[in-house]
Amino acid sequence: MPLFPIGPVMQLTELTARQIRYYEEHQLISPARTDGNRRMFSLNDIDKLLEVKDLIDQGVNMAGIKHLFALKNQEANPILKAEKTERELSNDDVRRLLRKEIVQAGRFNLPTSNPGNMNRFFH
DNA sequence: GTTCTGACA
DNA sequence: TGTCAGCA
Repeated sequence: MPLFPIGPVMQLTELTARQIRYYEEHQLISPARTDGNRRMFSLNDIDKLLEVKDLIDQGVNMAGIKHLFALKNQEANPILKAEKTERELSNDDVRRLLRKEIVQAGRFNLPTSNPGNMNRFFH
């Protein structure tokens, strides 16, 4: 359901074309293409971009956003959710493991002056 | 006029 | 990320 090109999307999301294209490279969105290879964004794409905007504003980098999106998708996917249940992992277990992994790898570029930010993503 | 890819600082 | 080049 392709709606509008990158111009309007830039205004709606307050993101630069550079950022939007970068997020596409990292598969955070998958806008359709016109015959002339122009990107056409769906409502879904714009919704995701707004979420990304929010996280970026809070200091989360690509890796962090990918993790959070993956977590969210897992919650929404019946099959994955079922697999998780089979392993008897609660949502809190998943969050604990994710936080541990991310903290160790230092994949979040949160400012040291504001370390409390991280808790908001996992609490 | 608008968007695209690639590339550099 | 910003920005510039060279196309379409």
